[in-house]
Order: sequence, then C-alpha cells, then structure tokens
Amino acid sequence: MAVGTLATVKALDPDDLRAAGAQMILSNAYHLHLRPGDELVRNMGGLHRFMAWDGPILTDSGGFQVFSLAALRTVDEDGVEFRSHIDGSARHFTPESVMQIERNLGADVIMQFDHVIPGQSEAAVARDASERSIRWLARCKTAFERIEPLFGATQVLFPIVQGGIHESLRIEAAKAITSMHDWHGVGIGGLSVGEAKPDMYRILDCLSAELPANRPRYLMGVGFPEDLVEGVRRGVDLFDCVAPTRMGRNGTAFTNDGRINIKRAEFREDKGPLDEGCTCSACMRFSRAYLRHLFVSDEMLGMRLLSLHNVHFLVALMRIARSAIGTRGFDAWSRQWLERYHSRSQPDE
RNA sequence: GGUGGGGUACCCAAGCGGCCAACGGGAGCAGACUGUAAAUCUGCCGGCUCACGCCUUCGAAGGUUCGAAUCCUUCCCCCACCA
Repeated sequence: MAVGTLATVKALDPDDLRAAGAQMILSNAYHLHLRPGDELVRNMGGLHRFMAWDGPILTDSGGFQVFSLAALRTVDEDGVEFRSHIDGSARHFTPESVMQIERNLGADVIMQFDHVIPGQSEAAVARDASERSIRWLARCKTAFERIEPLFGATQVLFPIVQGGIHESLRIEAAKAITSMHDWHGVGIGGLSVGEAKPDMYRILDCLSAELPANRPRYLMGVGFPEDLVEGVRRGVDLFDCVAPTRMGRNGTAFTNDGRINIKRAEFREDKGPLDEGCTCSACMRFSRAYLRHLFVSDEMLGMRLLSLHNVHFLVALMRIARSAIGTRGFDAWSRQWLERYHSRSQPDE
C-alpha cells in the first residue's frame, strides 16, 4: 500500500499511483478526524470519492499516533487523550469513537484502535499494551458491528497483533485474537518502531504458524525493500510504508543497487537513469543529472519524480515476488535477491 | 575636489581591546528517514591533526598594547550625497 495519511499520497495523484501499479492506499483516522474532519469526508461522499481513488483503501486507526505523538497524549483503559498537534485542543479517542471515525471515512479495510509502544519496550510494558489492545479489539468489534456502514459500502475490520519483541506475548496475542473471530485479515503491529531488525524477523517467524493461513497478514508500517522481501519470506502479504514517498521527497531513491541520494555531487553530470532497467516514467525520461538538479534547486518536480519512482520500485518488487511464489520458487529467488541487494548496497562511505 | 559611510572566511553578514578561527544566514559536502506533527532533521564547513593542539586569517603596511578583526597613522579600493 502507498501511504496517503491525509487522503493524499504526498506529491502523487491517483493517475500516478495507477501508473506505478499501486493497488491500495492507506490513510489515517487520527489525522483526517482532526483535519478536515471525518464527518466532512462522509458528507463529501466518503474517502474514495473525496480523494478520487476508486481502488481499495485501508485506514489506520490512530494507534500509531499513540506511539509517534507520545509526548502529546495520555493512555488509560478507556482510551487516549490527545492534545491535537495542530491546535493543541484536547481530543479523546476510544475504540468506539475511532470506529465511528473509520465508518465515516468509509475505507474498505479499517484497523482496530491499538496501543503501540516503542519497539525495545520491556515485557511488562509490552504485555500491558498488548492486553489492552486485545480488550480494545473486543470493544472495536462491538462498536463496528453496531455502527451502520455508509453508502451501503462493505467494510471489514482488521485486528492487530501486538506484544513487542517478546515471542510469548506475540503468540498469546495471536491466539486471543484468532479465537475471537474469523477475521478477514490480521495486522501485525508494533514492529519497525525502534527494535532491531533481527527482532522483527524473529517475531514474524514465531507468528507465522499462529495466524490463519487463508487470510492476508498485514505487517504494519514496513518497509524498506529488504524488509518487504524478508517479510514475504515469513508469510506477510500486505505492507505499507511512508519510506518511498518520504525518502522520495528527501532525495533518496530505491534502486536495484541499493539506496542512492540523488543530491550527491557524483551525479552532477550523470546521464543515466535513476535506476537502470526501471520502467517508471521518471527513469524512462530523466537523467540523474536532471533529477539532481531539481533537488538542488528545490524544485517540486524532483520530489514528485522520486516519490513516483520509489512507489513504482516497491510495487514492482512485490510483483516479482508474487510471480516467484507462483512459478520460479520463491525461496531461491528471495535468497538471491537479498544477497545481491546487500552486496550492492554497501555504501562506499 | 568636499563630506559622510564602508572594506570580516566561497557569498551575505554580526563582532568593535582578551571569553574570536571569529554569532547568524546562504551556498557547498555528507548522513538519517519504516501504520507521515517530516518538501523534515542531523553533522561537517580556513589549513594540518583521530584528538590535545599548532599554524595562517578580518583591504594593505606600519604603530600602540602583556594582548588587536576591534585603538592610532598612512595608503589602496567601494558606496552615497554635495560640487
């Protein structure tokens, strides 16, 4: 999924996303509730019409903001008290109010309200947040079923497995969640939030046998190219990440030879494309020298083109992974890909 | 010709006896970014050095002083106004 927090994938319009091959967009309940307001979005016909995206949309609940805006909130059993990062006003979020918001927005998949904590949190803290997330899930489910969907739309609710980097907590959470209901899909949250990569992979490994085999598994907030491949190796089906667009805006591009910072002086007169062999419209038309010029000159087209390329890159990577699963043998392909990626992306310092 | 203002590191620009290798910006050079408070943030940015430190800088040359980018003298440039 491309990330479009504020009902826009920054710098890209829906046509760009389709051209890049993106199938689905993630948006955010917390942010859209604050601005422009979920009721406004509902009154405008729902998120799909509002942002002119007719493909699937998933909304995150604001659970991540419990983590990322930790300085601006307090958590208790009922919910979370936020001080709006926009105007400082107090905003209370509960599982029930978040379900109302997400119903109003009208995304196809909506995430439960969860309690996200820093990745390196100790077991007691992780247990507390995980168990609360499970209790909140039950409340979300009840509220979700009670609130009428708008426009006759079909929405599904995804639970989120928490538990930090502690395998037993993760397994407990997975069991509790899967025994509660036959969910359409399951989110894996609380990763890529400051823990070491081996911890993330270890948690995915321990979870792989605990989640329904016939339902999509969504690793929230991940990731970089290597994380996608590592994730797919561990059974993950769905990802989202701000990296392609944020890094694109900041001048970093994913390539088959690792990340490159297009602002580097070495590209000043580089006639080659951003990423050799890439078929995105940035790579098909523009030289590295030109793209560097755009960034050095602070021209917005640069951000747009790198965002476009990065989204295209990840989408293409997943397309290849899918086809490898179907035909060539995914294990061999992914091992080879990772080896090549890591060997080439060692920075020359 | 006269009067006034000014010449600081790549550029702009503070400093106006010691705390100054010299505030700030910009440019330049690198780095970070994982359910987006992010078109953001961080580091380097006279030379040598890992560092302590040393060396060379504030138009030029002299001088005063324990000590000068800062004070004095002369000179060279620039700007404004007057003639």
